[in-house]
Amino acid sequence: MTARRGGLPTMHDVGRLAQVSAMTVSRVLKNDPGVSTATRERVFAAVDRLGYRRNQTARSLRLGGSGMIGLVVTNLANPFYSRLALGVQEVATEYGFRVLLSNSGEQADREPELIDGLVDHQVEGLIVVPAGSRQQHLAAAMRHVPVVFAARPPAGLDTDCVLVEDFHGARQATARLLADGHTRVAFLGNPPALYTGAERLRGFWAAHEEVGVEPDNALIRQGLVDSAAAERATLDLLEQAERPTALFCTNNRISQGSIRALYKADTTLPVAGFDDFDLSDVLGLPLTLVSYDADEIGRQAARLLVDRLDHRDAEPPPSRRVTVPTRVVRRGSPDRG
Amino acid sequence: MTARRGGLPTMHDVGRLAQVSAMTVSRVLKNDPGVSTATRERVFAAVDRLGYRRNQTARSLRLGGSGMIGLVVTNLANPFYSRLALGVQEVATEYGFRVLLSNSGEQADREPELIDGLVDHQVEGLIVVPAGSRQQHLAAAMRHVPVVFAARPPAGLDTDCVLVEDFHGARQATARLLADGHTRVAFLGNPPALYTGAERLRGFWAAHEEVGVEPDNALIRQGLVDSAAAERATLDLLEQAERPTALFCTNNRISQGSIRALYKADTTLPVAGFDDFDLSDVLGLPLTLVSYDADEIGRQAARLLVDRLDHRDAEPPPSRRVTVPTRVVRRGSPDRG
DNA sequence: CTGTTAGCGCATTCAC
DNA sequence: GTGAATGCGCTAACAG
Repeated sequence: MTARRGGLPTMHDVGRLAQVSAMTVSRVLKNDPGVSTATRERVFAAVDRLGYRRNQTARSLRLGGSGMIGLVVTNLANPFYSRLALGVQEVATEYGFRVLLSNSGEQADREPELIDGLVDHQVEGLIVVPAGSRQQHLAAAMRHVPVVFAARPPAGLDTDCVLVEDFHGARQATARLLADGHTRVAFLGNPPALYTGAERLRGFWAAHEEVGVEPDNALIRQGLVDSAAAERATLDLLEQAERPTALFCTNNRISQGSIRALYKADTTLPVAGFDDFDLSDVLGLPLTLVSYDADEIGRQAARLLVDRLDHRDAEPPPSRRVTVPTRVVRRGSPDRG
Repeated sequence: MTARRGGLPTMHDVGRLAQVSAMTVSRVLKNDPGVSTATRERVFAAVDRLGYRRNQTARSLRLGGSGMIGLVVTNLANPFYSRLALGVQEVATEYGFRVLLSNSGEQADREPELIDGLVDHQVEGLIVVPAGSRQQHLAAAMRHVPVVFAARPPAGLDTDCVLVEDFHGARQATARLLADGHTRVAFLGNPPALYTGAERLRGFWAAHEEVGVEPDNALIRQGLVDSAAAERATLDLLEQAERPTALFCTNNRISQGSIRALYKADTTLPVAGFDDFDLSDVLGLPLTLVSYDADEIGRQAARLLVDRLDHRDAEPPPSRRVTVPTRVVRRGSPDRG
């Protein structure tokens, strides 16, 4: 029963059946008041009979504007980004846009073709979590459509972006550990080339400076790309002569890797980390997590984009930077609260 | 610097700059051999200068076929579905398709408009995780494009689908608990109206019959829609006079809710459940999980769809049903392996 | 109230 | 090798 390519009914088909011109069908479908009730009903009947649907591709061509926005995330398998995507979805739908989704897999070299492909498909705007620091392709895309950066800032491009309080959150969580009396806090971080990596290290460092504790470089491990790397790094730290007495992890995967390492080593250490995650409260481990609403990053990014699209003919406003707040939560307190 | 609507260069613009007709530009861009090297170079130069990109909307209209497939999932925030989406992405990209994503939020009544919208956008095919059992709108969509069902089967529609071994997996995991000597296994399930809910209960039941144990109806709780509901149901079970000695949960969220309840009640019970999840191995709780590759469901669904699209002009093959295998894994064994 | 004309940007077909 | 005409499905602008 599946229609073959090209077999779809057109407005002319509907018109023929309803004994009117295609133009009248068009009017009926757009709820144009200037159509008699009788014809209107005949048209609707024909539409139903044929299962007719307006061809959005043709409309886009005619009207200009595809009704789509493009979203590029680095890793949809990470709950952080799937929630971000969900937030984008939510607002996009609200404003009548569809979302064309791409996943760069954190491979910066694949990103340009993904972006180009989305532009080819006439997306009216883009929301991008940039995978790398080379961003000329994004500058090129900005010649065509507005681009909003999410989770990571643009490098030298003048455009909107939505970030979390990376520095502040990291500083605050680290400060909690220090306030608890720790002086040997290990830092387990993602690649420092990433904005979030750098900012969160900065926050970690600042917290130390504020209380006059010198971070021990032997306890700083960066460039951890996944949970397994974090697990190895943590096990390594635990084998050192001078062990850390607490850990700070820069994201959910790293926290999870560290926790796995502690479990395997049958050790308990206080862990602080960026990103909350499922079951963090039932691990029986004192956790200090920087929590925030990942959906909200997507929502805000979509709002910034939609706002720009709504004012396309006006003078474009200066680029804006929105920050999604973080808050530090304590999880897995010994009293099983 | 962002282009205003309608300001994008066309083939004519490129042609004018390169002093050729639009037709020649078209030829160059499709690598048609019948163009002299000199003009070819002029055209490419003009393309670069203008930042020209072919308008995929116009191409779609002309060529028939948008190069997009639609994907509708019920809950992108659930890692299960975001991984499924990732699998779809992967295969779609491989075959040159883009993915137009929608999230039904498990609201069956929103699904029809989402589907219609995707069809309007001329998606060449659809992959759907149906939210409800009313599926006439999907039958309607099938008049336009092929539809592949994922994770849940079609109800009375003749079309491809990809499922996991719901019955088998549930039976096998339950059998493990029974083999361990349990005779009072509680069942914590999602709504039985959902295919997965019904099948997994069937598997649970079958495992009991096979060893001649009568399931206790007082231990069966269905209709749990989220983690919080599962937590409450579990706490309730624990307060019964005749407690269960083990739990079977029909999905990841339910398992997590049950685990949270056990944690709060400071109790340890063996838990079996469908779906593996992060950190399942470090909970210090004996878990028996039905594990499978969620990405693979998406990949297979995309392959079935692409295959149909590749043979649109031939006689459509009969509908196929693919099953993604499950395997039972033990997690959180006492020896911390 | 309804129909005709024209063109969105591109590629197929046919000329030269 | 290259260009001109034509139409994909739809709708704004103009008839009538």
